[in-house]
Amino acid sequence: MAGITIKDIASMAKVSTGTVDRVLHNRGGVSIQSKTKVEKALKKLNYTPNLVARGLALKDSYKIAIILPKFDQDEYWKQQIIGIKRAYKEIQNFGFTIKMYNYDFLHQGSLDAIIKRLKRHKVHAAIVAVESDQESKKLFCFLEDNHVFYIQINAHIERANPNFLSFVGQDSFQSGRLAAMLLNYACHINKDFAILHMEEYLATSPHLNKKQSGFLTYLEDQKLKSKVVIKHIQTVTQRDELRKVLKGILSKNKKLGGLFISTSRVHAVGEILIELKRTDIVLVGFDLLTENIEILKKYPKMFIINQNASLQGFYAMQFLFKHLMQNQNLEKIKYLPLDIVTKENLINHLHMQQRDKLISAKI
Amino acid sequence: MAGITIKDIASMAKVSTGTVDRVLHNRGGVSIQSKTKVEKALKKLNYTPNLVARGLALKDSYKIAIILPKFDQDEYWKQQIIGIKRAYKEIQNFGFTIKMYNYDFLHQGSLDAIIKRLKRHKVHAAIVAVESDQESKKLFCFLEDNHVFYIQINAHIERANPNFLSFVGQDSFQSGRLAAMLLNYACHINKDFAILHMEEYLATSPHLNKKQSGFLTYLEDQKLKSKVVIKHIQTVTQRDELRKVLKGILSKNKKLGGLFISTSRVHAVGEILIELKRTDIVLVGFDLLTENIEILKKYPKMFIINQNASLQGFYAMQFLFKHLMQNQNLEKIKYLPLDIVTKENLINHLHMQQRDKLISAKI
DNA sequence: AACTTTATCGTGTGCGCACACACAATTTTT
DNA sequence: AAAAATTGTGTGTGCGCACACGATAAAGTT
Repeated sequence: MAGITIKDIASMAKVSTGTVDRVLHNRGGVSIQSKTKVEKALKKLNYTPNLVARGLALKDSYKIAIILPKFDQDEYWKQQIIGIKRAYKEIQNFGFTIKMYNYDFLHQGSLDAIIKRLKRHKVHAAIVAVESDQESKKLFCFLEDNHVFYIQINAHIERANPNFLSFVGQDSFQSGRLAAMLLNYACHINKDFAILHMEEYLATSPHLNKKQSGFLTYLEDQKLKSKVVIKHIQTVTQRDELRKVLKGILSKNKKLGGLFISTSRVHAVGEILIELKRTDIVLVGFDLLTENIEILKKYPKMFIINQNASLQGFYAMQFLFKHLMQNQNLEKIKYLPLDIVTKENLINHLHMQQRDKLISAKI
Repeated sequence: MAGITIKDIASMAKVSTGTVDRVLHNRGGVSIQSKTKVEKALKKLNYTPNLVARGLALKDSYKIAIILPKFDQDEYWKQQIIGIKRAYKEIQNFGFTIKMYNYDFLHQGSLDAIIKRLKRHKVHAAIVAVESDQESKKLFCFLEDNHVFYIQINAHIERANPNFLSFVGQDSFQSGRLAAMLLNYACHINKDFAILHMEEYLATSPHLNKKQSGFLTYLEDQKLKSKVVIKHIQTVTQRDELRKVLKGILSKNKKLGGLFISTSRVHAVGEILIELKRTDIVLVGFDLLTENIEILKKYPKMFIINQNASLQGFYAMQFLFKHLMQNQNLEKIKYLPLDIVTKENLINHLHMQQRDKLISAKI
């Protein structure tokens, strides 16, 4: 099955390996007769290129740009980079090189500077994480004009662009549904809920809205007559403020059974509920951050929906590899699996995180 | 960082590439002076071999034996093979070849025949799935004597063998704990449970026992005063028999809230409960088989703990690769993640299965 | 002194591919 | 008709590595 080389093709088609190569890569300069002969042989022997040899021959000929917001501190973006590097390690010997481009999330014109640098560096493909605004349009136009294929991560911006390959990201709607289901299963008597959006930047609100509508849709589908209180909290670092809000919700809603925190700030809520001795409330939040792991161990009934951010970067790189080197057709949308983490199965997920960290440290 | 080759090492140590190669592979025939010089250079430049080039140079020099029971029909074993093939596809160009060896689970002496074939074929490494009995001991001795490294999957047989690399498999105890937790969360009023072991072959009972003790341990830890009925059903294909058992359990235990089926036969239980109009009972079972997917969609409250059998084979192959080609130290035990699948997040897991099937079809 | 043996080390080749270059055959231009 | 441009093909090289083979020098043997 395997082991067919261009030599085999050449000898079957009675041409040289050079001609086979020209046909394979559409380099032109081949007569119609030779071309058809080669193509027949390719089909007959079911030729697939040896990627190992190709990678060796190519040697640093695929430059990939990674375009991310400049959030050095943020664990979420750190994990993206970990995943990207993990995939990169697997494919770097195949002739790939990556280059990071970080833009300032808040500073206008920051993306313009990136575009200038991209022009100089002549990249072949890109992984892009931008929000849907005026600036990003420029970037996509640039990529289009320069025939740079790209994968979007994090935010999916609809755009009829022939160079757009895939969106890799989380299914916010489904994760909201899942959260509602978990609360419904875990809350026995009190079936009223609250949704807390804890996020300082409004830019991420599309995600949060999708989570919210997923949550509400589930309750409707199940025909549950639950009351749902919805709050948006922008002052995420101020503990007192949060305590006040929580107290308010608890006192006004006597039948409250669960809280859905649509971001990764669930640990703050958990700590306050322990203070207030209201750990009867079931919690659902996102992301296996260090703080969330700690609270998950302590808090009686709590679920973390883990989006495994590192997988997002990992899949994005892997998709590029598949496209550039294997001519594989990619799914236009790739949703990450939604892992449900509790005290009981936490250890398995920690193992996987550990591995990621080890790998990224080595790079 | 990367891009250091043996040439660089050779020129820094002022020896030839041949000598560097001899040091790298402990081939001997190198003076102490040269060896230390080379080793210094290796450390200083932080050399890592280019696996792509190595794979090209090696060309079919790693023969790997896959030793599995002959269960062509069983979906579980099919998935193992899918995972193995998926990993194989990723590494086949690196000079690996695999060969399947299927033994008859029930037939005495079947493993002996395998050993004879292994002797002829001169394999370098193996992935082994055997139960702990007399026969398997012979196999392990053979592997040991012939310096064949091996990974165990499915069943972990303790053995002080220098050629044993890793066990890759499921954490049965934890999966039992997880099942108990799910039932505890999902059952609101009736906190009595039943455990059903539905399995014709007694050989797999060590797994089932571990699941059972994990289940019971959780209940103890939580100080729940639940009654737990335990039944072992060997006549798994006879629907009437099963109906009788279920009816018996239901009539005798009025406070029954959930059923834990320790195998993949949960679909049969679900169908009967629908017939009996007792879908108030919460179900927990294993494995995303086609039948289980169907019942999962229909049944009101049900969890599938998915062990992702294909991952088991996948990791096993990947471990061999890491060991043989990257000299990486392997974890002695690698547990698979326990995915919790419900109606709501089913779609994500189906995507992954789909991908696996596509890949395996191509091979 | 003329050998053989042994330890140590360098060189060369090929893995399969991409690509540059050389050269021949053919067509177009002068 | 000769010169120039174009097209079609074959050959050669290198990517980094593993490994066979041969070369060299030192040590041992007759």
